[in-house]
Amino acid sequence: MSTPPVSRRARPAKAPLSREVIVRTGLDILDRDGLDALTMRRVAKELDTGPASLYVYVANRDDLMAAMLDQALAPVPHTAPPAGTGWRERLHALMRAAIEAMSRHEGLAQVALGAIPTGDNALLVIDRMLALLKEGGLDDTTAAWAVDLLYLHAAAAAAEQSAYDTKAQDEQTAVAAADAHFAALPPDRYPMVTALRGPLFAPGDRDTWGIDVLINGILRTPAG
Amino acid sequence: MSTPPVSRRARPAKAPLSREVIVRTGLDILDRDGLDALTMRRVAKELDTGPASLYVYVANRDDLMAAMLDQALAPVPHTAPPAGTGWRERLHALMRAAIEAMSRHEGLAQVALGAIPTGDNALLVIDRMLALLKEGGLDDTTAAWAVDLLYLHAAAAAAEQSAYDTKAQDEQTAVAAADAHFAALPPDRYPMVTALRGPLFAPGDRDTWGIDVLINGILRTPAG
DNA sequence: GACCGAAGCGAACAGTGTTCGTTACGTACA
DNA sequence: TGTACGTAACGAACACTGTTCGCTTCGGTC
Repeated sequence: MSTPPVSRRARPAKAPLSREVIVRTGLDILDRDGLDALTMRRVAKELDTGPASLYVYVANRDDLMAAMLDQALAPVPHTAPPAGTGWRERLHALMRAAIEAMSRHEGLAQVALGAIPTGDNALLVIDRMLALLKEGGLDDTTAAWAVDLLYLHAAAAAAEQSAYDTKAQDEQTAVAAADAHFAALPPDRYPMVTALRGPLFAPGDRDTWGIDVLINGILRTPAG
Repeated sequence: MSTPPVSRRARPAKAPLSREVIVRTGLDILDRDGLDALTMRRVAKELDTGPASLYVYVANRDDLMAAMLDQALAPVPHTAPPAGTGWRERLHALMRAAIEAMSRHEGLAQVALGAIPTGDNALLVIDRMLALLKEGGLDDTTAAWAVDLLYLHAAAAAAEQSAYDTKAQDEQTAVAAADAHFAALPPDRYPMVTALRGPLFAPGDRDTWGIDVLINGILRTPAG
């Protein structure tokens, strides 16, 4: 009528909508501007369309975030294991890669904590873990329970890390603030916390240690 | 003017606003109607007031949820330990109590994953944990790192459990759905997952086992 | 009896996820 | 060549959300 009949896709080479391009755009926004900026409207605007158009490819925001999580996990199963090493070192590397991948995108790890993993790449990670645990000689039940525990830990460690990375400008600041808060605590009410404030806030490779604790514990704790 | 000058608090024995009553009301709503129902407007309505009034006692929604978490943790430090038992059993009981307390209220455990604990009751829990770990003969650094790991696990385990409790009507249904999904997976792509589907979905006391794994691992993995 | 700090609150702002009904398109077929 | 069709895309709207501003009203103090 009043508007001239221009093609909807008149602009040069505008990529068509698809689930994958939506997921990728979501990850872009998440990395660039954080979790609060990840709205359906923002994703739509980035793709030069309206929010309603996204719902053809994505059931809702939760579905989008689940897909983003799986996309983020994609490189993990293909992490090159340190050559010529045993199952323990390879499992360790896999765990580190999973934590790293999830913690790199704010808020995605929380998604993993809320649902049994069913995504393609999450299942591949779990499959690799199971293979390594079996290689380590564990019986089926212990291996099954262990992979649950390991995956849970990976998600939790990533959630914690990404929260500190983004909420405060850097982890240093957040820890320093908490340290100061602990310093002001009454020792009669919190004797151990105040006494051990030094070690509690001392730097150190806790991620590596945590994974070692889990593997050592799993090896010495048969299920059932 | 037009409205008669009735006392704002004319109704019989209406409780005055306070941080504590707001927190308690929030927990009530959370337990009764779930996380989605926990809005500032809903809390205000329950207290027969407007949303603006809450901000005198609560900085924002996150602050409210943090306070709710700490309130939920209140009974944990006072869990009666099984009489005449060693530090290991008491630590185990403390962990179970913490997981239980956090998982009883949907979404609260996620709060614990996002911040270094500074609440009164959370710190008491941590203090108890540290005391028990020291009683177990651990050095200061290992005890400090261990309490980090234990608290993280408690929050994660609670988050996972409460998600399953509420998203599906009950855990049984959610697990059954995931089991069916796993059954349809191609074995050539996920050999271990499909092979171990039985043990993966078999029932069993994984919470207890998980805590045992952590304690065993901590005892055999000195920090640093 | 006048005053005053603060608690309480009505209304509004700037957004949110999601759905409805309609439009415009590429394709398949006559 | 012309037309019908399934569906992707979309504009507008709905029913909310957290939070803030500035006004009103209260209880307690000089």
